[in-house]
Amino acid sequence: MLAVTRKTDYGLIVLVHLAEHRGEFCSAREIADRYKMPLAMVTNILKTLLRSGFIASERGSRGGYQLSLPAADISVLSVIESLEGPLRLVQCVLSATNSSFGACGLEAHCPIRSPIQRLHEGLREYLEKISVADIAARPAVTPLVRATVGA
Amino acid sequence: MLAVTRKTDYGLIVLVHLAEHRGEFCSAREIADRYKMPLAMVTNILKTLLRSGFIASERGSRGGYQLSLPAADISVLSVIESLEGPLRLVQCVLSATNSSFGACGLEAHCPIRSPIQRLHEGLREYLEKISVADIAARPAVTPLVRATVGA
DNA sequence: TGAATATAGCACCGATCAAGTCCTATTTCA
DNA sequence: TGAAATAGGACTTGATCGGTGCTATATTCA
Repeated sequence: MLAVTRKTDYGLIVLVHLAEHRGEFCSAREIADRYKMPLAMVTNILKTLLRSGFIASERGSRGGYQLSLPAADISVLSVIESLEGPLRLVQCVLSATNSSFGACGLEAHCPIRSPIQRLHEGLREYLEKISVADIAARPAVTPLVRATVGA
Repeated sequence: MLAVTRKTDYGLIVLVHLAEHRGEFCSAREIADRYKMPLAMVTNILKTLLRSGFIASERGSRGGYQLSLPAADISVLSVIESLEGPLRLVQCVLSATNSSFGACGLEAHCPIRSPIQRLHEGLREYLEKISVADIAARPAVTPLVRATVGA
C-alpha cells in the first residue's frame, strides 16, 4: 500500500551509517547492535547491497563493509530497487503484456494507463534525485522536495 | 514495495468513468463489464468510495453511482487513503510510539527518521496535486509532475 | 595450527495482507 | 411480485513481508 518494506528502511540506515564511517570497515554485528536491528536481517541486506555494487566487503575477523561509491551517487531509488526489485506503482507499469488490461480489446483499453505511467515516472524521478548523502545530512537541511504540477 | 494495490487501480478507473459520465447513474455491473474488472471487487470499491463521500448512490433497478464532487476536487492521494488506509511510506511515519525505533535510547535514535518524514511529506504533496480530473484528461496532456530537489 | 570472528549463500517459517468470492439484507422500478 | 440494483458483511486463497537458521569459506591472532 504505497509503503516501502523494512528492508529498505534498514538498508538506508545501514548505508547512512557507512557514509558516516567512510574509510572504515564496519561489521554487520556492529551496525545491527548500534541501531537495534535484527542481525540476520542486516547481514542479508548487506549481502544484497554488496551484489548491487553499493558496498565492498572484506572477510575475516577484521572484515566488514564500506561504501564503494560516493554516498551522493547512491539514490534512494536504486536502494529500493536493489532491495525490493524494480519499482512498479501498479502491475501494468512495466510490460504491456503483463497488464491486467493486456487482454482487453482494442476499444476497451485501460483508461488510466498513460496518466499512471506519468505518475510512475514522476515518482521515479523524485526518488532518483534523493541520495544517501541527502539522507545522511539529516537535520532540516534535508532537501524539501517540491512536486509541481504543470505543463 | 512502493506499489499501490489493485483496489486503487480499479478505484481510479471507476472514478474516471464516473467523471466521464457526469449526471448519469452508472451501475457497478456496467462499469465492471466495461473494463473487465471483477464485479464483486467493483461493488466493494464503490461501497468504500461511497462511505468516503466521493460518490453518491441510488438504489433500485434504475440505481447506480455518480460523482458527488467535481473530479478536480478528488485527489489521487485521497482515493488511495480511502481504499488503502492512511499513506505511510514507512511504519514509523505516523506515530512516534509505533516506530520500531521507539524503544531506542536517547542517543541511538533512528538516523533517518526526519529525512524520511520529509520524503513522505513530499510524496503526499505530490499525490495530492494530481486529481481524478487530471487522470481523466488522459492523453499526453496529463501533467508531467516534476520533482525538484533544492532548498 | 586452531579458535574466534567475519562474510557468502541458501532454504525455510509464520504472520500479515492483497485479491477476489460469496451470502444475506434492503430498496426501487416495472 | 420479481428483477435489478445497492448495503454490509464474512470468508478464502495465495503471495509477500519480516525474520530465522544452517553450512561453508575467509582472515586474523594467540
